[in-house]
Amino acid sequence: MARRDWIEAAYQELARAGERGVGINALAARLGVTKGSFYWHFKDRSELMGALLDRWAHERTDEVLALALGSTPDPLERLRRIQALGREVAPVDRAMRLWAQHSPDAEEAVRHADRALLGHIAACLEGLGLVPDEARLRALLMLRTWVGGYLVPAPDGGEAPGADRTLDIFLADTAVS
Amino acid sequence: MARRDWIEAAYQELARAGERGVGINALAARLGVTKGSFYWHFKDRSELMGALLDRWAHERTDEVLALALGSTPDPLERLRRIQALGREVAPVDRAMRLWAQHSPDAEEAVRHADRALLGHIAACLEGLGLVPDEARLRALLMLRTWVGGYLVPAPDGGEAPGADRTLDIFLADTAVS
DNA sequence: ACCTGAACACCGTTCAAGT
DNA sequence: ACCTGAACACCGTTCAAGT
Repeated sequence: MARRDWIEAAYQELARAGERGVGINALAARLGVTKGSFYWHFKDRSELMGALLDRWAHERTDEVLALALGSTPDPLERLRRIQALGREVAPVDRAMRLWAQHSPDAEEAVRHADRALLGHIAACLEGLGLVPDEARLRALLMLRTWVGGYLVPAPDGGEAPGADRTLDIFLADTAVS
Repeated sequence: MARRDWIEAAYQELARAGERGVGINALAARLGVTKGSFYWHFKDRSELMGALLDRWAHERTDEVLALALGSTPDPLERLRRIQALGREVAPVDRAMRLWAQHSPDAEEAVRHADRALLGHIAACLEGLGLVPDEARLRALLMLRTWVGGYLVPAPDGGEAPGADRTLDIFLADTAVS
Protein backbone atom coordinates (compact mmCIF):
# COMPACT_ATOMS: atom_id res chain seq x y z
CA MET A 1 0.00 0.00 0.00
CA ALA A 2 1.78 3.12 -1.21
CA ARG A 3 0.90 6.75 -0.71
CA ARG A 4 -0.16 7.02 -4.32
CA ASP A 5 -2.65 4.18 -3.89
CA TRP A 6 -4.45 6.20 -1.24
CA ILE A 7 -4.41 9.25 -3.50
CA GLU A 8 -5.69 7.31 -6.49
CA ALA A 9 -8.56 5.75 -4.55
CA ALA A 10 -9.41 9.09 -2.93
CA TYR A 11 -9.41 10.86 -6.30
CA GLN A 12 -11.92 8.37 -7.66
CA GLU A 13 -14.13 8.84 -4.62
CA LEU A 14 -13.88 12.61 -5.01
CA ALA A 15 -15.16 12.45 -8.59
CA ARG A 16 -17.84 9.93 -7.65
CA ALA A 17 -19.20 11.25 -4.38
CA GLY A 18 -17.65 14.68 -3.82
CA GLU A 19 -15.35 15.89 -1.08
CA ARG A 20 -17.50 14.45 1.70
CA GLY A 21 -17.28 11.08 0.00
CA VAL A 22 -13.57 10.92 0.73
CA GLY A 23 -13.59 9.14 4.11
CA ILE A 24 -10.60 7.48 5.70
CA ASN A 25 -12.66 4.57 7.02
CA ALA A 26 -14.25 3.82 3.67
CA LEU A 27 -10.93 4.13 1.81
CA ALA A 28 -9.18 1.85 4.30
CA ALA A 29 -11.90 -0.76 3.90
CA ARG A 30 -11.69 -0.50 0.14
CA LEU A 31 -7.92 -0.88 0.23
CA GLY A 32 -8.08 -3.71 2.71
CA VAL A 33 -6.07 -2.09 5.51
CA THR A 34 -6.88 -0.32 8.76
CA LYS A 35 -7.01 3.44 9.02
CA GLY A 36 -3.85 3.38 11.10
CA SER A 37 -2.12 2.69 7.80
CA PHE A 38 -3.44 5.93 6.41
CA TYR A 39 -1.81 7.93 9.18
CA TRP A 40 1.52 6.41 8.36
CA HIS A 41 1.42 7.91 4.86
CA PHE A 42 -0.36 11.16 5.69
CA LYS A 43 -0.27 13.58 8.55
CA ASP A 44 -4.04 13.89 8.45
CA ARG A 45 -7.02 14.02 6.09
CA SER A 46 -6.23 17.55 4.95
CA GLU A 47 -2.84 16.41 3.66
CA LEU A 48 -4.62 13.84 1.52
CA MET A 49 -7.06 16.47 0.27
CA GLY A 50 -4.14 18.74 -0.56
CA ALA A 51 -2.63 15.95 -2.64
CA LEU A 52 -5.94 15.65 -4.51
CA LEU A 53 -5.83 19.37 -5.20
CA ASP A 54 -2.34 19.05 -6.66
CA ARG A 55 -3.30 16.09 -8.76
CA TRP A 56 -6.32 17.86 -10.16
CA ALA A 57 -4.39 21.06 -10.83
CA HIS A 58 -1.80 19.19 -12.86
CA GLU A 59 -4.39 17.29 -14.84
CA ARG A 60 -6.32 20.45 -15.58
CA THR A 61 -3.19 22.36 -16.57
CA ASP A 62 -2.27 19.62 -19.01
CA GLU A 63 -5.75 19.54 -20.50
CA VAL A 64 -5.95 23.28 -21.06
CA LEU A 65 -2.41 23.34 -22.41
CA ALA A 66 -3.33 20.60 -24.86
CA LEU A 67 -6.29 22.72 -25.96
CA ALA A 68 -4.13 25.80 -26.42
CA LEU A 69 -1.55 23.88 -28.43
CA GLY A 70 -4.22 21.93 -30.29
CA SER A 71 -3.92 21.32 -33.99
CA THR A 72 -6.97 23.30 -35.13
CA PRO A 73 -6.44 27.01 -35.64
CA ASP A 74 -10.18 27.56 -36.19
CA PRO A 75 -11.50 29.42 -33.10
CA LEU A 76 -15.02 28.04 -33.39
CA GLU A 77 -13.77 24.49 -33.55
CA ARG A 78 -11.57 25.23 -30.54
CA LEU A 79 -14.57 26.40 -28.57
CA ARG A 80 -16.37 23.19 -29.43
CA ARG A 81 -13.43 21.23 -28.10
CA ILE A 82 -13.48 23.17 -24.87
CA GLN A 83 -17.14 22.30 -24.53
CA ALA A 84 -16.41 18.64 -25.23
CA LEU A 85 -13.66 18.64 -22.61
CA GLY A 86 -16.11 20.19 -20.19
CA ARG A 87 -18.52 17.32 -20.63
CA GLU A 88 -15.70 14.82 -20.25
CA VAL A 89 -14.34 16.17 -16.99
CA ALA A 90 -17.74 17.12 -15.56
CA PRO A 91 -17.70 14.71 -12.57
CA VAL A 92 -14.40 15.83 -11.10
CA ASP A 93 -14.91 19.44 -12.20
CA ARG A 94 -18.23 19.54 -10.40
CA ALA A 95 -16.74 17.97 -7.28
CA MET A 96 -13.90 20.50 -7.27
CA ARG A 97 -16.20 23.49 -7.67
CA LEU A 98 -18.54 22.35 -4.93
CA TRP A 99 -15.61 21.67 -2.66
CA ALA A 100 -14.25 25.13 -3.44
CA GLN A 101 -17.40 26.59 -1.89
CA HIS A 102 -16.22 25.74 1.62
CA SER A 103 -12.46 25.29 1.26
CA PRO A 104 -10.12 28.23 0.61
CA ASP A 105 -7.44 25.87 -0.76
CA ALA A 106 -9.81 24.28 -3.25
CA GLU A 107 -11.16 27.71 -4.09
CA GLU A 108 -7.68 28.94 -4.96
CA ALA A 109 -6.91 25.88 -7.09
CA VAL A 110 -10.12 26.34 -9.07
CA ARG A 111 -9.62 30.06 -9.49
CA HIS A 112 -6.07 29.52 -10.71
CA ALA A 113 -7.18 26.87 -13.20
CA ASP A 114 -10.04 29.08 -14.37
CA ARG A 115 -7.64 31.92 -15.15
CA ALA A 116 -5.96 29.75 -17.77
CA LEU A 117 -9.21 28.34 -19.10
CA LEU A 118 -10.87 31.75 -19.34
CA GLY A 119 -7.77 33.06 -21.10
CA HIS A 120 -8.06 30.35 -23.69
CA ILE A 121 -11.78 30.88 -24.26
CA ALA A 122 -11.27 34.63 -24.54
CA ALA A 123 -8.49 34.08 -27.10
CA CYS A 124 -10.91 32.06 -29.23
CA LEU A 125 -13.48 34.82 -28.98
CA GLU A 126 -10.92 37.41 -30.00
CA GLY A 127 -10.14 35.20 -32.95
CA LEU A 128 -13.78 35.58 -33.91
CA GLY A 129 -13.53 39.34 -33.90
CA LEU A 130 -14.40 40.48 -30.39
CA VAL A 131 -12.33 43.17 -28.72
CA PRO A 132 -10.34 41.94 -25.68
CA ASP A 133 -12.63 43.35 -22.96
CA GLU A 134 -15.74 41.98 -24.59
CA ALA A 135 -14.03 38.63 -25.17
CA ARG A 136 -13.06 38.33 -21.50
CA LEU A 137 -16.55 39.20 -20.32
CA ARG A 138 -18.24 36.73 -22.64
CA ALA A 139 -15.73 34.02 -21.78
CA LEU A 140 -16.71 34.43 -18.13
CA LEU A 141 -20.42 34.34 -18.90
CA MET A 142 -20.01 31.31 -21.18
CA LEU A 143 -18.14 29.38 -18.51
CA ARG A 144 -20.80 30.32 -15.97
CA THR A 145 -23.50 29.05 -18.29
CA TRP A 146 -21.79 25.68 -18.64
CA VAL A 147 -20.92 25.34 -14.99
CA GLY A 148 -24.35 26.63 -14.00
CA GLY A 149 -25.69 23.44 -15.54
CA TYR A 150 -24.41 21.60 -12.47
CA LEU A 151 -26.78 23.63 -10.30
CA VAL A 152 -29.67 24.07 -12.74
CA PRO A 153 -30.39 20.89 -14.69
CA ALA A 154 -32.72 20.97 -17.68
CA PRO A 155 -36.26 20.91 -16.26
CA ASP A 156 -37.47 18.25 -18.69
CA GLY A 157 -34.90 15.60 -17.70
CA GLY A 158 -31.93 15.04 -19.97
CA GLU A 159 -29.99 17.82 -21.57
CA ALA A 160 -31.99 20.03 -23.91
CA PRO A 161 -31.27 19.13 -27.56
CA GLY A 162 -30.01 22.62 -28.34
CA ALA A 163 -27.65 22.74 -25.36
CA ASP A 164 -24.73 23.89 -27.42
CA ARG A 165 -26.86 26.75 -28.59
CA THR A 166 -24.73 28.51 -25.98
CA LEU A 167 -22.15 29.10 -28.67
CA ASP A 168 -24.68 30.58 -31.11
CA ILE A 169 -26.01 32.93 -28.48
CA PHE A 170 -22.67 34.12 -27.17
CA LEU A 171 -21.39 34.62 -30.69
CA ALA A 172 -24.50 36.45 -31.89
CA ASP A 173 -22.75 39.54 -33.24
CA THR A 174 -19.38 38.15 -34.26
CA ALA A 175 -17.92 36.99 -37.54
CA VAL A 176 -19.77 33.68 -37.14
CA SER A 177 -23.33 34.91 -37.20
CA MET B 1 -38.07 27.45 23.17
CA ALA B 2 -40.59 26.61 20.44
CA ARG B 3 -40.20 24.50 17.35
CA ARG B 4 -40.21 27.61 15.21
CA ASP B 5 -37.27 29.05 17.14
CA TRP B 6 -35.18 26.07 16.11
CA ILE B 7 -36.31 26.45 12.51
CA GLU B 8 -35.60 30.15 12.46
CA ALA B 9 -32.11 29.75 13.89
CA ALA B 10 -31.39 26.84 11.57
CA TYR B 11 -32.58 28.82 8.54
CA GLN B 12 -30.16 31.62 9.36
CA GLU B 13 -27.32 29.15 9.72
CA LEU B 14 -28.27 27.54 6.42
CA ALA B 15 -28.01 30.87 4.59
CA ARG B 16 -24.80 31.75 6.43
CA ALA B 17 -22.83 28.54 6.41
CA GLY B 18 -24.69 26.08 4.18
CA GLU B 19 -26.32 22.79 5.01
CA ARG B 20 -23.31 21.49 6.90
CA GLY B 21 -23.43 24.59 9.04
CA VAL B 22 -26.74 23.47 10.54
CA GLY B 23 -25.52 21.51 13.54
CA ILE B 24 -27.66 20.49 16.50
CA ASN B 25 -24.90 21.15 19.01
CA ALA B 26 -24.18 24.63 17.70
CA LEU B 27 -27.87 25.55 17.51
CA ALA B 28 -28.50 24.28 21.03
CA ALA B 29 -25.60 26.36 22.34
CA ARG B 30 -26.85 29.41 20.49
CA LEU B 31 -30.37 28.92 21.85
CA GLY B 32 -29.08 28.25 25.36
CA VAL B 33 -30.49 24.74 25.77
CA THR B 34 -29.13 21.22 25.50
CA LYS B 35 -29.53 19.13 22.40
CA GLY B 36 -31.96 16.89 24.25
CA SER B 37 -34.39 19.77 23.84
CA PHE B 38 -34.02 19.54 20.08
CA TYR B 39 -35.14 15.92 20.08
CA TRP B 40 -38.28 16.85 21.90
CA HIS B 41 -39.36 19.10 19.03
CA PHE B 42 -37.97 17.05 16.17
CA LYS B 43 -37.68 13.39 15.40
CA ASP B 44 -34.17 13.91 14.07
CA ARG B 45 -32.00 16.29 12.09
CA SER B 46 -33.62 15.37 8.79
CA GLU B 47 -37.01 16.51 10.10
CA LEU B 48 -35.48 19.91 10.83
CA MET B 49 -33.92 20.04 7.38
CA GLY B 50 -37.27 19.13 5.85
CA ALA B 51 -38.83 22.06 7.69
CA LEU B 52 -36.15 24.32 6.23
CA LEU B 53 -37.02 23.02 2.78
CA ASP B 54 -40.69 23.85 3.33
CA ARG B 55 -39.88 27.28 4.62
CA TRP B 56 -37.67 28.08 1.68
CA ALA B 57 -40.20 26.71 -0.82
CA HIS B 58 -42.92 28.98 0.55
CA GLU B 59 -40.68 32.02 0.57
CA ARG B 60 -39.55 31.36 -2.98
CA THR B 61 -43.10 30.75 -4.20
CA ASP B 62 -44.21 34.07 -2.72
CA GLU B 63 -41.31 35.90 -4.28
CA VAL B 64 -41.85 34.53 -7.76
CA LEU B 65 -45.59 35.08 -7.45
CA ALA B 66 -44.95 38.69 -6.49
CA LEU B 67 -42.77 39.05 -9.58
CA ALA B 68 -45.43 37.52 -11.80
CA LEU B 69 -48.13 39.78 -10.39
CA GLY B 70 -45.77 42.77 -10.31
CA SER B 71 -46.96 46.20 -11.36
CA THR B 72 -44.73 46.64 -14.40
CA PRO B 73 -45.96 45.10 -17.62
CA ASP B 74 -42.66 45.90 -19.35
CA PRO B 75 -40.87 42.54 -19.92
CA LEU B 76 -37.39 44.06 -19.85
CA GLU B 77 -38.05 45.78 -16.54
CA ARG B 78 -39.44 42.50 -15.21
CA LEU B 79 -36.23 40.71 -16.14
CA ARG B 80 -34.26 43.36 -14.29
CA ARG B 81 -36.37 42.74 -11.20
CA ILE B 82 -35.74 39.02 -11.42
CA GLN B 83 -32.05 39.77 -11.53
CA ALA B 84 -32.35 42.09 -8.54
CA LEU B 85 -34.22 39.43 -6.60
CA GLY B 86 -31.49 36.98 -7.48
CA ARG B 87 -28.86 39.19 -5.92
CA GLU B 88 -31.02 39.68 -2.84
CA VAL B 89 -31.65 36.00 -2.14
CA ALA B 90 -28.19 34.86 -3.23
CA PRO B 91 -27.02 33.52 0.17
CA VAL B 92 -29.93 31.18 0.79
CA ASP B 93 -30.32 30.38 -2.90
CA ARG B 94 -26.70 29.33 -3.07
CA ALA B 95 -27.01 27.22 0.06
CA MET B 96 -30.11 25.51 -1.31
CA ARG B 97 -28.52 24.69 -4.65
CA LEU B 98 -25.37 23.32 -3.08
CA TRP B 99 -27.42 21.27 -0.67
CA ALA B 100 -29.48 19.97 -3.61
CA GLN B 101 -26.29 18.41 -4.99
CA HIS B 102 -26.33 15.69 -2.37
CA SER B 103 -29.91 15.61 -1.12
CA PRO B 104 -32.77 14.30 -3.28
CA ASP B 105 -35.31 16.23 -1.18
CA ALA B 106 -33.50 19.52 -1.59
CA GLU B 107 -33.00 18.72 -5.25
CA GLU B 108 -36.71 18.29 -5.74
CA ALA B 109 -37.54 21.51 -3.90
CA VAL B 110 -35.12 23.48 -6.06
CA ARG B 111 -36.30 21.88 -9.27
CA HIS B 112 -39.90 22.63 -8.40
CA ALA B 113 -39.12 26.24 -7.57
CA ASP B 114 -37.07 26.58 -10.75
CA ARG B 115 -39.99 25.43 -12.86
CA ALA B 116 -41.97 28.47 -11.74
CA LEU B 117 -39.02 30.83 -12.05
CA LEU B 118 -38.05 29.59 -15.50
CA GLY B 119 -41.69 29.92 -16.56
CA HIS B 120 -41.69 33.52 -15.51
CA ILE B 121 -38.42 34.35 -17.22
CA ALA B 122 -39.58 32.62 -20.40
CA ALA B 123 -42.82 34.60 -20.32
CA CYS B 124 -40.79 37.83 -20.24
CA LEU B 125 -38.70 36.64 -23.17
CA GLU B 126 -41.83 35.78 -25.13
CA GLY B 127 -43.05 39.28 -24.37
CA LEU B 128 -39.92 40.48 -26.13
CA GLY B 129 -40.75 38.54 -29.27
CA LEU B 130 -39.15 35.12 -28.87
CA VAL B 131 -41.08 32.01 -29.82
CA PRO B 132 -41.94 29.74 -26.84
CA ASP B 133 -39.25 27.10 -27.45
CA GLU B 134 -36.53 29.67 -27.87
CA ALA B 135 -37.77 31.58 -24.83
CA ARG B 136 -37.63 28.46 -22.64
CA LEU B 137 -34.14 27.58 -23.81
CA ARG B 138 -32.78 31.07 -23.22
CA ALA B 139 -34.49 31.29 -19.84
CA LEU B 140 -32.62 28.15 -18.81
CA LEU B 141 -29.30 29.45 -20.09
CA MET B 142 -29.83 32.84 -18.43
CA LEU B 143 -30.57 31.25 -15.08
CA ARG B 144 -27.51 29.06 -15.45
CA THR B 145 -25.38 32.09 -16.18
CA TRP B 146 -26.55 33.81 -13.00
CA VAL B 147 -26.33 30.74 -10.82
CA GLY B 148 -23.01 29.80 -12.41
CA GLY B 149 -21.65 32.92 -10.75
CA TYR B 150 -21.71 31.03 -7.45
CA LEU B 151 -19.21 28.55 -8.84
CA VAL B 152 -17.20 30.85 -11.12
CA PRO B 153 -16.53 34.23 -9.49
CA ALA B 154 -15.17 37.09 -11.54
CA PRO B 155 -11.40 36.47 -11.82
CA ASP B 156 -10.47 40.07 -10.99
CA GLY B 157 -12.23 40.15 -7.60
CA GLY B 158 -15.59 41.88 -7.34
CA GLU B 159 -18.31 41.55 -9.89
CA ALA B 160 -17.40 42.74 -13.39
CA PRO B 161 -18.94 46.17 -14.10
CA GLY B 162 -20.92 44.90 -17.04
CA ALA B 163 -22.34 41.90 -15.19
CA ASP B 164 -25.87 42.59 -16.25
CA ARG B 165 -24.65 42.52 -19.80
CA THR B 166 -26.22 39.09 -19.53
CA LEU B 167 -29.50 40.67 -20.55
CA ASP B 168 -27.98 42.37 -23.59
CA ILE B 169 -26.40 39.18 -24.78
CA PHE B 170 -29.39 36.93 -24.27
CA LEU B 171 -31.66 39.47 -25.94
CA ALA B 172 -29.32 40.05 -28.88
CA ASP B 173 -31.83 39.36 -31.65
CA THR B 174 -35.08 40.38 -29.99
CA ALA B 175 -37.18 43.52 -30.10
CA VAL B 176 -34.78 45.14 -27.61
CA SER B 177 -31.63 45.19 -29.67
C1' DA C 1 -45.31 19.63 28.10
C1' DC C 2 -40.54 20.50 27.95
C1' DC C 3 -35.90 19.76 29.19
C1' DT C 4 -31.47 17.51 31.34
C1' DG C 5 -27.71 14.33 31.43
C1' DA C 6 -25.70 10.21 30.51
C1' DA C 7 -25.01 6.84 27.12
C1' DC C 8 -24.05 5.04 22.30
C1' DA C 9 -22.52 4.88 17.23
C1' DC C 10 -19.73 7.03 13.83
C1' DC C 11 -15.59 9.10 12.05
C1' DG C 12 -11.21 11.62 12.23
C1' DT C 13 -7.05 11.34 14.96
C1' DT C 14 -3.25 9.63 17.99
C1' DC C 15 0.04 6.42 19.48
C1' DA C 16 2.21 2.50 21.70
C1' DA C 17 3.11 -1.91 20.16
C1' DG C 18 3.97 -5.33 16.68
C1' DT C 19 6.42 -7.38 12.25
C1' DA D 1 9.40 0.85 6.90
C1' DC D 2 4.70 -0.21 7.36
C1' DC D 3 0.76 -1.65 9.80
C1' DT D 4 -2.51 -3.05 13.87
C1' DG D 5 -5.56 -2.15 17.63
C1' DA D 6 -7.08 0.37 21.27
C1' DA D 7 -8.10 4.84 22.81
C1' DC D 8 -10.02 9.69 22.44
C1' DA D 9 -12.82 13.83 20.73
C1' DC D 10 -16.71 15.23 18.11
C1' DC D 11 -21.44 15.07 16.66
C1' DG D 12 -25.97 12.97 15.76
C1' DT D 13 -29.15 10.13 18.35
C1' DT D 14 -31.67 7.77 22.17
C1' DC D 15 -33.90 7.60 26.46
C1' DA D 16 -34.73 7.33 31.38
C1' DA D 17 -35.29 10.68 34.66
C1' DG D 18 -36.50 15.20 36.24
C1' DT D 19 -39.70 19.60 36.70
